[in-house]
Amino acid sequence: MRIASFNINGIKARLPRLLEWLEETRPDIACLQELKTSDETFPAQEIEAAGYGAVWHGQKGFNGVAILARGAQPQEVARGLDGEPEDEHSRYLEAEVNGLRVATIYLPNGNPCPGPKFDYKLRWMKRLRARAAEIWAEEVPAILAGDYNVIPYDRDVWSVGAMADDALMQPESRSAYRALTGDGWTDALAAIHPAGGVWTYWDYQAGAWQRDAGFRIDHLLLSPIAADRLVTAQVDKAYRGREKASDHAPVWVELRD
DNA sequence: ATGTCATATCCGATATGA
Repeated sequence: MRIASFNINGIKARLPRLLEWLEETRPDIACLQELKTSDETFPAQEIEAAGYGAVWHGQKGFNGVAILARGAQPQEVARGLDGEPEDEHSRYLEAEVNGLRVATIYLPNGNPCPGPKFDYKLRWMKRLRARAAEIWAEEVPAILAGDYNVIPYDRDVWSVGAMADDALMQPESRSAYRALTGDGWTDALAAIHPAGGVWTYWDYQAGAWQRDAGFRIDHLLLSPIAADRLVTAQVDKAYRGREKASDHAPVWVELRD
């Protein structure tokens, strides 16, 4: 089975791109981020017509995440992360699909740093790690998929110097990400492409796509049972070059049944 | 390169978040 993650940067503006990607690549499960729309305006009918059941956690204007399943209805398990009741950002949704636990994650960007947004990012990462530990304790096959807004290693960015002051690359961000992989979660893209040089995001500005000035921030983290079934992990890079593309490309893993 | 894009607000601009 194939499980994909795609930061679509606005489901309203991106719906034709999303539907053609679903039709052309037929992922079994698709985790979406940055819906930028409310629960009421989520295009559930169009997605159902494409053959996908869905759960979603929307928000007006920004954030928003969803889990799509081909020919199945995901069963919601959790909405949002514990630990900060006043946090109303729609950034985390967890569901069960055919025996697989799936989380869709839109981790805070954290810029500018230092500052309150960066502090929020680090607190959010701590809360995510706590939730990941709870899932771990259930010993179920699980995948934590999404836009982590973290460049894990220097080999995951086209220019270390250009991004040195960015929240995505700060030692605190990296250390919080490595705490997750240190807990035993497998970064699937990194496992399949250990040499690096694989990007999932290219900025709209300054001709970043044309210069291949990108980096890797969309990650698929696998629990041990899921990691044992890992066949391959790839980026649907060509979708970044289409008309009216998102600034992220879809990423996916293939797991043995 | 202060470079692009999507969304919201009150209808053509500016603000926000990325």
